[in-house]
Amino acid sequence: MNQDKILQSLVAENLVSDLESARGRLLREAARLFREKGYERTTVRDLAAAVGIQSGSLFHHFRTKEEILKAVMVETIRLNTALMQAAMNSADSNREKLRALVSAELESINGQTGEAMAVLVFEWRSLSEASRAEVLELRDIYEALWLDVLTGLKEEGALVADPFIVRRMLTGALSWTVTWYRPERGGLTQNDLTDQVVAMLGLS
Amino acid sequence: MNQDKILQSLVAENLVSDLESARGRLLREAARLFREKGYERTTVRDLAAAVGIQSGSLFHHFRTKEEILKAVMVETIRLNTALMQAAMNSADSNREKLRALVSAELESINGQTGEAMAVLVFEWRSLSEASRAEVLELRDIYEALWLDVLTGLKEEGALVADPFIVRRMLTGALSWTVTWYRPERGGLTQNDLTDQVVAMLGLS
DNA sequence: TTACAAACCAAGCGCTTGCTTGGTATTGTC
DNA sequence: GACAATACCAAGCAAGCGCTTGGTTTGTAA
Repeated sequence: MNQDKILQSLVAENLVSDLESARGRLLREAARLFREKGYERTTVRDLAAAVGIQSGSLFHHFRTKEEILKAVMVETIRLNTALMQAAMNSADSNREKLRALVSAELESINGQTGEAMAVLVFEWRSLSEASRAEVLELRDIYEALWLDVLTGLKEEGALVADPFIVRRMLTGALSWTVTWYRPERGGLTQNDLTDQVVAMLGLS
Repeated sequence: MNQDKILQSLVAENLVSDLESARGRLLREAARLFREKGYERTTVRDLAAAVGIQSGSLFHHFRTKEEILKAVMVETIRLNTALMQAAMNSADSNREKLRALVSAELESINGQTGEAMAVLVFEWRSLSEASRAEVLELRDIYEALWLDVLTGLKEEGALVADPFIVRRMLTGALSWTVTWYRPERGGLTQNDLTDQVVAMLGLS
């Protein structure tokens, strides 16, 4: 199952907005602006201008500005969880699964959903307590994928360190790539980067 | 030269504010609030209340709110650069130096200056273009320390991966610890964590 | 054509924000 | 004890913020 198919099925289930719809376009622009300027520095007037409507008209689609931020985050997690699930299913051994996860997460961070992923990393403090809990719940599903594989590797003896710690180090290292990795310039492909990460863990 | 001595000499040179002074207390409270709520969500009234003065009185010490953020960042980098310098000087081999750097950075992130370091990681987008350039310049000095050691290890053959990439992965992994590592609860000491990081790089 | 909902506009309200102002204590110095 | 300089207060201004309101246009289906 390729990436487009996964996206389409999520759209069909109403778990992710169609990029062609008004809502989808708004969320994409919101992710771009939130990443570029930060959530607080982005005004509802900025958001409206980015999609060519009046600021008041935003509130026909979302009740509050924060709801827009939450939607960006929730839909991004949903999409990436599904993508990771699929990437893992096409791998057999735990080693291969880990490589698939690293590769998929790098793709999430540096590919199409990159801007939204950056928002997820940097803007969670702007969520209300309630929204934060909701997002964290979704993230737990996502994290469980990682821990299953890392725990498996630990049991096989392929991994020495604690799976929880390794995952946390990886979270930091991988999400930080968003601040420096530019695949378009410089010879380092996403595959090379995946290799380096796997090698760093002594699992190549 | 111990940590207190280093701090004292920086204070004497007017590169870092005395924690006892009004300015120093304000910067510490600012770091706490900026980390807790984010720079944008922290108002000058919050800041003033935290040190027990009126909001207008802040502007006797700083010309703008942004200047407070910049001061938090600049002083933190200055202090930590000096601490890292010292930690490195008391190590002989490049392996030991790397361990000293990792240990010192973990201490920066999770010790006294932890709140300010988190601000440095998460709030740089709230700086004006000019301030950002100023902060980046200071950071370059700091980063040069790391690259010297990592390049040395590469030349010795102890490191396979690219020093720049390793440093960037480490930056992400180490600064991310601020979001999860709680030395006070749980058996993992800062030394244990340093061990795990060094081991992860195959340099233990 | 009619009916109705969804999508949007124009205007602006009420509040909070960073910062200014004019004046008053407090402190250090000779 | 005079006298600055420093540190602060009380009050409030102008601008920008998220969001609301009442009304108009657009799309859809009978």
